[in-house]
Amino acid sequence: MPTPPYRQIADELRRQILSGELGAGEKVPSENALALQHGVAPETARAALGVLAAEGLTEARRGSGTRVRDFKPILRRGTKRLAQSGWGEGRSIWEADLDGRPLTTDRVTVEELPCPAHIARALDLEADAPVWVRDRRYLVEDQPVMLATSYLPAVIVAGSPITEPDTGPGGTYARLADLGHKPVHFREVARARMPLPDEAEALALGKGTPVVLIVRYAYAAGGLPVEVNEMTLDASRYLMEWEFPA
Amino acid sequence: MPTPPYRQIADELRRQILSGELGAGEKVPSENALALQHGVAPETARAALGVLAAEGLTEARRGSGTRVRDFKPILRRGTKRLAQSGWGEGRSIWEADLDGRPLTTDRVTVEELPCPAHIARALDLEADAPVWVRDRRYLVEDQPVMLATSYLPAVIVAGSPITEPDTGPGGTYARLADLGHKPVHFREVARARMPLPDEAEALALGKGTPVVLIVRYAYAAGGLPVEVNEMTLDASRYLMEWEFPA
DNA sequence: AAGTGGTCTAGACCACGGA
DNA sequence: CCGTGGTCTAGACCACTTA
Repeated sequence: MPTPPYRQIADELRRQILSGELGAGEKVPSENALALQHGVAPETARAALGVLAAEGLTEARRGSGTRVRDFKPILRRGTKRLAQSGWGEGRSIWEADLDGRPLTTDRVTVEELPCPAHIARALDLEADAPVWVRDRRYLVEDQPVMLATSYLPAVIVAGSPITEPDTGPGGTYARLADLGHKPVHFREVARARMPLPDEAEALALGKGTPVVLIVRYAYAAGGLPVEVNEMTLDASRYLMEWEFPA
Repeated sequence: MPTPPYRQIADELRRQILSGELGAGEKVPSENALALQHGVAPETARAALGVLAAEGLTEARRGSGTRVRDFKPILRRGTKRLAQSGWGEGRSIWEADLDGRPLTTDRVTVEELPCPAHIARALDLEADAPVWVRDRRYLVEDQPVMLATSYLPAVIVAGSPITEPDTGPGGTYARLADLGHKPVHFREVARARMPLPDEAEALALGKGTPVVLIVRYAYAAGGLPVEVNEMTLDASRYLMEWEFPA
């Protein structure tokens, strides 16, 4: 019934981390050191460190050691970055997020595919209707921070730069405007959960790091859905902001 | 270098869960059963089940067994529920979230305290200036789903029903309107992380369940900040939605 | 009473990183 | 090379649930 030893050890280390006694980047005592200090088996000390890792407070590296994690988030402005003044003038909608740090993409694929069922419902299309699928990974300072997959109806975007890897100045939304389907309304739905192994690998996530899933629906005038964008964010790298009137 | 046994076992079980072969609520094989099936030590089988629990896919109960988790979220409408038509007419701003299920509160405390530094900055107050702090826990069907702490400047709300546990029809925002400080603009900042032990306990969270932290800033006409509300949501119970124009 | 998960031990071998 | 974390074993005892 009392708190088991491995939790007591974890509690003590957690207190030190949260109080700042152990600062970001500092080394936590090793498994063996903890085992000796507390008179427990190495596996028990290991369990204590496992608790902190699962809470996202520490990060272990084989051969090196276990260190206190840092939290230096990117601010993602849900409302402001999608204001028309952003993409309407050829600026990247991402600039505001990064305090000037460059945001790059890799693993870019653009292809025409039959529309998945759940996307078809949102885009108001027949199942398997052709859609252009834009898939990419975003990086900041060579670290992956987000995965994104956009779906756009082929009847709308076929033949446009949206079907090319480089969509040109202003990006996809500027091109949709060129095509006469300027997005005028957005809806974002978000949830958070622990990553699956493939997500953890693609984002190089540490142990106790959740992902945030955001699905954005873009609508042109008259309520016509023109894009669905499924994003997967490293929760330890992002602060998300939305602003709106009462 | 090859995939260790405990991961192989976890991979196989995960596949069965994600494919629906093992449905929500169904029992996963026990530690001993897995150990026998795969010819490993019980602790190794246990490690495999630990992986799935950390991913939020399963939930273990001592004496009972390990079962596949379910995800039946509450839809939290960030924009619509704060539209003035909601609280302006005496309706609870929460109704839309729940498909008719009643939302209740417990652990309600309302007290006047010196303002914490990070809140003082947001409310444009001197540090330690008096604020009324409203603290409560929200439950759906007797399950805790969210913690919330609101901070309101005493110079604005002193003497009003906002300093009582029951704020009356329309809630805090209707009372702020009565006081001549109707909120006209909101800003919400969100992040996700793993819970600390006290959060996990207050929300009765399972092992692989993150929390979503949302801080809402409410502004009256002229940009006067009138409330800061810090919320802690069970990520496995919430879908969050925001809508806004381009 | 039998079976479940929760915790712990005292060993072992391996892969990796830094000095 | 040595210390680090990562994995595994073959036991053990306990607390809890269900039948």
